[in-house]
Amino acid sequence: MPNDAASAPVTGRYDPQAVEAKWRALWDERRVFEAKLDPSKPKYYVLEMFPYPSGRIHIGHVRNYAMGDLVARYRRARGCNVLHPMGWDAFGLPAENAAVERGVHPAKWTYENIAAMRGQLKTMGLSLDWSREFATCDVEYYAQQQRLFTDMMAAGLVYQKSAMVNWDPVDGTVLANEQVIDGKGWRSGAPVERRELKQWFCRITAMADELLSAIDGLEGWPEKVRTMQRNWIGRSTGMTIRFDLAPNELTAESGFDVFTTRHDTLFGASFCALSIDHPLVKGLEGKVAGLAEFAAECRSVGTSEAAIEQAEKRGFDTGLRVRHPFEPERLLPVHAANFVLMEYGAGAIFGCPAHDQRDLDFARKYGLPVLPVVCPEGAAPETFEIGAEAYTGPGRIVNSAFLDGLSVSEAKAEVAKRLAALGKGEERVNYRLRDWGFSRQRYWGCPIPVIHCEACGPVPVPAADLPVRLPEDVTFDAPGNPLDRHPTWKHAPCPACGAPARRETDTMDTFADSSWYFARFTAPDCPEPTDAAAVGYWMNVDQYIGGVEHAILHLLYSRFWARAMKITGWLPESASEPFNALFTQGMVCHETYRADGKWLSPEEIAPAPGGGYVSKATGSAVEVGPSIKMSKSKKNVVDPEDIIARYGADTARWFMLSDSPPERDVEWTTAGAEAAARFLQRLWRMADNAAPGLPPAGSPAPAEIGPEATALRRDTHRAIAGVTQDVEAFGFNRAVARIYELANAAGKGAGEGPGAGFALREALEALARLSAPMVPHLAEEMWARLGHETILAETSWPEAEPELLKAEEIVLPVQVNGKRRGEIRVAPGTGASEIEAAALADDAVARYLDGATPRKVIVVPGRIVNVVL
RNA sequence: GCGGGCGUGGCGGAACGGUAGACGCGAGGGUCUCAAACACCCUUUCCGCAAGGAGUGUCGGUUCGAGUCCGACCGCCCGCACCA
Repeated sequence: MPNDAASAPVTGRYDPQAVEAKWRALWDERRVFEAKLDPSKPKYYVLEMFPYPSGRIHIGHVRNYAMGDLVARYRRARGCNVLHPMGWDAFGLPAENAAVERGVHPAKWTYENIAAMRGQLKTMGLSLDWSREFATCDVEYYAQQQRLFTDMMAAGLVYQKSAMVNWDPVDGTVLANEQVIDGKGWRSGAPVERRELKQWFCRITAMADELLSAIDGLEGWPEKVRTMQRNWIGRSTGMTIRFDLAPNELTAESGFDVFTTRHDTLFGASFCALSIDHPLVKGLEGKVAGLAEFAAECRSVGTSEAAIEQAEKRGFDTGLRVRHPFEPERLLPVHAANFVLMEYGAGAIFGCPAHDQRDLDFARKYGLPVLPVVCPEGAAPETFEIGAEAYTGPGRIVNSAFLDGLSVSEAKAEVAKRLAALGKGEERVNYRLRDWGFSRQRYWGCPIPVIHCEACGPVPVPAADLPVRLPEDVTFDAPGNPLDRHPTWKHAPCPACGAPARRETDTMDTFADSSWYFARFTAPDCPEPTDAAAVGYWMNVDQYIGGVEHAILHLLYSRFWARAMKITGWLPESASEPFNALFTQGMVCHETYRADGKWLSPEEIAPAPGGGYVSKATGSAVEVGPSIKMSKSKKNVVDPEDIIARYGADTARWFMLSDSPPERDVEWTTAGAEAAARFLQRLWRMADNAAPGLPPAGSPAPAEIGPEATALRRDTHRAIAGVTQDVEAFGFNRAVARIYELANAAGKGAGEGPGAGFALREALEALARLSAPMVPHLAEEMWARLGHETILAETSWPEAEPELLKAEEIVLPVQVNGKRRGEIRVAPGTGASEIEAAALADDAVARYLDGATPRKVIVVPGRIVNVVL
């Protein structure tokens, strides 16, 4: 580029608003991003987790979609047939809350929000196929979901049962276990109550083993998410053991089962403990004085993390005694205990205090025997004692009759064998995972397509009668479920016998909606849930991108649902794991500001003369807090709409991809946004200034290219190779850095020698093409300014020329004893002995060598020389 | 408690076991301007005028060579959690 100021024309500034709108209109008009099934091309399905239509996009969406769009545009340029759809996760409670608070119908509220957010998203210039857009509250969508439900019901994958459920008293609905965080509702934050209700469940536990083992094959998923899913499923192998009750007056039961993973320690048992919710305990409540009070007291202690940590292990001796399975004459006390969970295992345990810390705490408190039965290697069995800490390590079995001398695992096998022979126990695999309770007593969800008949029981609504539409005339002026209150809606004849019957008024958990939308995108207008050809071609999702907060719930449910759809014939076997690769992006954070005891938004502060900030309203000094996740309560939010209006979409996108690795949190700063905007201006100005002096677009390489031009060409091709590699590896911040480097190199120009214009054009074109997936509008504008009539979104990705990736001369650092002392310059391909000689001849090295002969010289070709003295 | 991850300049962060700090922010200096804005150029890990030295949480190990690998510890973050 000509450096002298005189030849640089005075030009206007790049105007993002006008330019961005222009290119978006052109992409739309030419339907560049509409995906067509085309078996002759390799397909690539990029999906970002679809948004909830809250009404406004937030900066986290911008980051998520900037990444997804980068991947989509890159793959398109690489010749893939890209599917990149967008939709709305549109059912859910906020719409009903809006109805209650503002008297607006949930549908109206939702669709207006969708319209607003669609408008905002469109200004981002994403390469989305909007022709496939749908919302999960569209009857066309939930009708198909009802079809899936009835098929799953027929396949035994959903069922109804009466169960203790997590009841959110604020939202007035049931929550799945997964939606209870620290004993509180995930949405309302209210302490969850326990209630017994008849509920619909998905039989996800039937697939627990498969869902667990298949995690090994999810190589494109973050290890963190895989681990979280493994832990959530929580497989443990152990056995159930039957304990017989000694004769008593209290119960007619003959005994109970416990679950254990430490049956090797059975001889160390000194008590049994039952959950306060165990049927046996409940049966005793009226008969054993004080038991009911004890149970009530335990229930009143919250299930929050803090409460659990502080709650001491408490028990209540029921007076019952059980016989030890191997030593019937030995009687163990049976306690009701607050630390035994009814939901896990058998709701009952045997306590071996010597080898379980909880049992030990309990035994010490209630004066129960502590008998060591596992002796660590090297300790003497006669003197080995348990103090304040249980021993949970390996060792030899002692004090255990026929088990003495065995290892822990040998003892387990022996106990299992003998108990099985006695009919008192069997090996069992236990999971932490429970069946997915997905009934919700809400209006704004997918109606469960079932009719309850006195005679026939729950009958699925036949496919021909679907959909079961949500009634529109509902009221939100009373608590509870509007569907249940509706005067007529729930009355329907039984599909089986025709008798008057009652519609199910529960709706599905909204996680059902998001469990298969990715499959629906492949054929959104299909009159059945899926189209075999479309799912066959487009599935799986090649790259899924979203927040790590969905690492368990959404992703586990989707994995289950995909298998259910395979079983019911709506997905091929190959789509059982629907997401080939998953990327979880970090959050967007911002500093917090506080003055006069109130949180202030970034717009409410101004820089203070002496540094720091003051409140615009009051002039008070602002206390700057750490950068944390943007939240309305802390007011540390920036509105993407404002950012885009001010700087343009490309700036917001570029900044979201810069600096921080995509999986890590990124801090939004005004300085960073301005720097991004400045750089984009600079890119455009470089193209604009240089364009008139360049050889025409498409000119062949000149016969002679001088050294300066060649140097720039090397930079260009190194950038092409580097950006390609970084984009493939999700190193978007590194890719951005390489584009800066190339811009810096191009800014220095290619001199005036032969081939300078060619090299500069090549560099500028590379800048446009490499940055196109990140800042598509600006890139198109540069491309056009450089004289191209084609559309960059339809242009292929640049290829690096291998010849130009090879350095002309290599600078090799020379170390002496591992410390860098000098450097030598050699031609590529110089032999090791020649390099060694050059290194030893180097002045600095010679100084350290001081005439001595080195013990060893290590030459790593192309890398380094190390002289060892 | 269990599981996973991470500790690098003033800041965000780069670095196939091979020149630590790419790139950006911030800061300092300069050019242009009547002045400013914009833009451009230079400097910027620390100590030192310099030569030089030190340096990737701490301690040790492996290696010709360690931010990177191994062990122990310290600190921070995330997930799960009375799971038998």
